[in-house]
Amino acid sequence: MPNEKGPDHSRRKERSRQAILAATRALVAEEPYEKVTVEAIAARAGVGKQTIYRRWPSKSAVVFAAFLALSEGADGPGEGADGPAVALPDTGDLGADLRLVLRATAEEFADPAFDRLIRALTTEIANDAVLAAEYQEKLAQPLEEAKKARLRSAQAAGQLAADADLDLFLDLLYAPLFQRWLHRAGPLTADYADALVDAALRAFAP
Amino acid sequence: MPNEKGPDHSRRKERSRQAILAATRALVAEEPYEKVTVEAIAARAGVGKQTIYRRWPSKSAVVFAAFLALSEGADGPGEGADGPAVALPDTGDLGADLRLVLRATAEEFADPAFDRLIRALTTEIANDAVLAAEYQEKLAQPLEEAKKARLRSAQAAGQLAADADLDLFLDLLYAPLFQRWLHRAGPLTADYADALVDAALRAFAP
Amino acid sequence: MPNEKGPDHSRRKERSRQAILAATRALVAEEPYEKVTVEAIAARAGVGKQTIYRRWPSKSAVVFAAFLALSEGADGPGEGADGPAVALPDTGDLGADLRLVLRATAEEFADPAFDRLIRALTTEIANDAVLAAEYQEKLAQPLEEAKKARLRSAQAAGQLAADADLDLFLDLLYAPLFQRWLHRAGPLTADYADALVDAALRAFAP
Amino acid sequence: MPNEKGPDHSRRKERSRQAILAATRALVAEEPYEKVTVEAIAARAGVGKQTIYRRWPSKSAVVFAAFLALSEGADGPGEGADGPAVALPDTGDLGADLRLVLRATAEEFADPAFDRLIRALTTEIANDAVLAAEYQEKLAQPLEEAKKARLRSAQAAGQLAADADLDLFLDLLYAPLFQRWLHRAGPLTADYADALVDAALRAFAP
DNA sequence: CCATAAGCGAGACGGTACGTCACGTCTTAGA
DNA sequence: TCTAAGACGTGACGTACCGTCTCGCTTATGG
Repeated sequence: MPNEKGPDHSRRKERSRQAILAATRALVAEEPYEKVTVEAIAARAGVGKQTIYRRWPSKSAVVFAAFLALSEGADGPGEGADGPAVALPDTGDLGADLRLVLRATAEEFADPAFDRLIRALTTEIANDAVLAAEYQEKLAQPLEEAKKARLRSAQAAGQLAADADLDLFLDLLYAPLFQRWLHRAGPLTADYADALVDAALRAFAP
Repeated sequence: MPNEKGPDHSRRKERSRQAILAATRALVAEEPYEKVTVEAIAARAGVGKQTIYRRWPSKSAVVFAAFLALSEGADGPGEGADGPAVALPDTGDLGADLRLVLRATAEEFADPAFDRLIRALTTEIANDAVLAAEYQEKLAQPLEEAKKARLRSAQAAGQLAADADLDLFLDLLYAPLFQRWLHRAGPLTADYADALVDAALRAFAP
Repeated sequence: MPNEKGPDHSRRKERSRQAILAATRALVAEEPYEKVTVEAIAARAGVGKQTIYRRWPSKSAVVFAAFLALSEGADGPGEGADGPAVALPDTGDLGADLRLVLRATAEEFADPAFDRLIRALTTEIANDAVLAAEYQEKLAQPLEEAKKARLRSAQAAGQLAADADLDLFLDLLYAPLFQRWLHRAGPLTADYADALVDAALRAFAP
Repeated sequence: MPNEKGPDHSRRKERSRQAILAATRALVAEEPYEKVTVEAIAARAGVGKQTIYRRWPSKSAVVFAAFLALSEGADGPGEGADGPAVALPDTGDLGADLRLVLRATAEEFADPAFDRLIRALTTEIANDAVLAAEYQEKLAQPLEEAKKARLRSAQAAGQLAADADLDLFLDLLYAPLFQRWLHRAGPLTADYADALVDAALRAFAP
């Protein structure tokens, strides 16, 4: 019982939906963001503007959906809602694992295409409380939860204080990287990543 | 010898400049940012659009200048370029001083007018590398320097590790607050501020 | 042998056809013409747009058909193609009969609903040569023929010149009324109708 | 005291105004009317759409203005408001003069460019009472007056009944030609023009 | 007396043009 | 000389309909 009313145009719907999101990602990744107009997206997707406006209320929402779809993997309809089960490496050495992950994050931000995409997303989220809430719920929290799972494992292994505030730990770890990237306040080096990991671990040592 | 060339139209210039910046601040503080147009600024300032474009290349630059002027105090022409000598309290108790400052910062962000202003600024900076550099030079670095002065005093008093990376310390302290505010990821409470101070101090204990 | 292929769905066909034409007439009569869209007609008729496009190539054609059906009376399919036998009154006094008819025509134009309908029809005909031809054949010529029958009777009675050009006579009679109405050049009074009759009769007196 | 408020941008204004009207005339004359869009006019005139909408409320009004400007000759600003003094030929032979004029009118309608232009104008006027009134005042009445001047001269010469209703005479003369053209009811031949003149003269013989 | 296939309502689709808004430039009158 | 005022060319906005298409349901026989 997938549809509740009206005929099921899901095939066409799905095709155009994917075309729109792919076009959005492509444009955001390769053009300066002010050139990413709804008209350009429609043209690139081979779609009428109305087809975009029928589904999303604003360019922000499209950009957000484009990013969301990316994170959800294949994201076909009827897919599992519990997500693609992100998980951090767990070699038993928390410091090493975190260094690996944080270095990878730093490198990701260095990719110009990804930089443009995430910068666009950040801009839209910063100026739209509704999108911000959806971002927290659909993207940030699941990811945080995966990270906290790794931290709990470290707590059990006695590598973190038993009463450590894991949310705070993650903030200490990631926020400085994010801010440095957003404000272009300095290079996102492996050294910086390592220093962050070390400091966070010191702050919450057992 | 206040003006260097031509007749003395500097009074009118300065008056209109101030009117433009004040109008920009007022609009940014009270309207949703997409309604802050150059035309609205010009109308509010009682100024022709061209007078704005003659001085700044884009709306971003005006918004930035408006914020910059705010931080520079009265910012009359010919004022001291070395700034208004920001300084953090120094009671001798680093933890107490930092808690005070960080709680104040958190409260500042809670003011809707300031929220809109700094959000606009952040948006413009995030998408314009030139503005970002100017922001670093004119606003961020002086402020960081003032904060680091206080930290060096703490180092001398043996309240921080002698080899502590002060930039990193400040990142740990401020970035989580900034990120939480920008993404509306949680409330900016005094408790959160205190927890940040405690964690940072633990990470760089002597 | 009413239908040539497939099962006979003529009842549904006929019902929807009538619904479309009725909806078109209703809309044209009560709305400004630019609001008469194919979508509005379909909605009002409780019909899909495709059902309209399956039968007529354009809105013009629908409007024309709606008017045509009106003139053909009940216009069920298979009806007599020779029409409903329009006939002008023939009291023996040509002047009196024409005054009666022309005054009635003038009054018809004064009805706002009829005004809108005929104005829409005129607009479509004026800009579409195919419709114009169909209009001449299906509506104008039969009516002209009925009028000419009355005129021939008058000729036989010696009330019109034996060699009078009856088409021209009718043009003199009706075209000024039509033009005055179309251009809103003046009121369509009984006096004006009478003056037209008198002038035409003088021009073709025996 | 030409302008009442604000600076006088009349040079640019006038240049763009002329460009718009010329482009409109060109497009209407050479394209099917549904392709004459405001965007096409703007593009052809090398003008922004807004410049059109700033001056006229709708396409109808632009088309009308384009036609009006044509009739007013050079129509520079500040020109004589009493018009270009249209006058009919007056050889003393009313019948001959009218035949000449009516034949010329018939030929004019046969020119495809003029046909399209006047058909567009007629369509717009037929569906807009405001334009219709302006048409009567600015175009129809001055022309009628010129024609009536010639008829009064004929009355004085005893070629028309002294008490003839000259408006009615003109309606008899021109309306049949107009209607035949508008409805494409028949060819606009010289013979038809002559027949109209003869009939009208018979109707209003002295 | 169903089985079936044509026709139907609904409405999404790729488009075009609409009329509006703000951009950044240009022009003018006047202080 | 520089300003305020504001018109200009440009281009994106979000909306309305166009005419086409695809769905699943209705319906009236013909097997």
